[in-house]
Amino acid sequence: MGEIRSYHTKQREMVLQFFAAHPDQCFCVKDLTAQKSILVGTATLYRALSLLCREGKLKKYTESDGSGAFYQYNDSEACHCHFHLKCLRCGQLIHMDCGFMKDMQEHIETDHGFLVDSGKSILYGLCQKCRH
Amino acid sequence: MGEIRSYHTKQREMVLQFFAAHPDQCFCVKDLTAQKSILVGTATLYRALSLLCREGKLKKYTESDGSGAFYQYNDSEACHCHFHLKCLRCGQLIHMDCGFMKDMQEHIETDHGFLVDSGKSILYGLCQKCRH
DNA sequence: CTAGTTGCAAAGAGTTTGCATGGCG
DNA sequence: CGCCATGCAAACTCTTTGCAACTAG
Repeated sequence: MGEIRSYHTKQREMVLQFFAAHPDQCFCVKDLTAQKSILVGTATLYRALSLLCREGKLKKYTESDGSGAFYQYNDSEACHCHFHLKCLRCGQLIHMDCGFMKDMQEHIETDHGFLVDSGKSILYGLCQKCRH
Repeated sequence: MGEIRSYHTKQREMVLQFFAAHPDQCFCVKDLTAQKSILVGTATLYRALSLLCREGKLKKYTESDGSGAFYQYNDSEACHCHFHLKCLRCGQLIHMDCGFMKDMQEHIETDHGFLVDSGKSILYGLCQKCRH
């Protein structure tokens, strides 16, 4: 892990605090600038998000249609070895920590020679609530 | 499937022909405009890509970092029920038609209540060649 | 004091849209 | 002939960058 030289600033603190307070939700930049608890210029916000992602404190996702990125708090180190399901309708992100997926990863590696990066792969579909 | 009213134009023909001639490759808009065999204005190109995707003749992907979309010929109807692996290094797209994935889909549906859309989900990672 | 940080505004990349002209059927 | 498509330019969205002032350590 390469060390990142950086100061501790109140702007980045505000951003991280907000994410920590909503660990189960994803936010796009627009959501964040609309927050009254985040008083940070847009450029600084982008720089903070980028830094926090590199530090592993946040996780960045991209919408399936490619229209913009969204970010979420990444508290567990376990996130490195689990998959994410994202509902196409309500946007909910589900963390799936399940042995079956480990098996799948192994299967793909041994039978198809492909090393799946679970942190960069998201399965899209419909959650329980939105299936009607 | 809703019918799409549209004329048969030589511009769309050029675009589709090009994709059909390179069924195993992905192209971004920049790639396409650089092709001498595709003489189409940028706006028309976007409109053609959008239409061809809606018709199911092309498939749209988005880079894992969210920086732009890419498109690929979608010849098999079977694509509706198989998964895609995309190499983060060389960009190769692998179609994975495998019973294991069907099982996975079923497992996620029954045990996690989530209906995975295989057409919209891509697993990212490293292919055999790029794992070194 | 020094090096990293901020905010603003400007610049970029990718994509969409308005509109007059042109082409398919 | 009617309706859809094209091409251009302008508009838009999202994100990055240059720069002078500022601040953490």
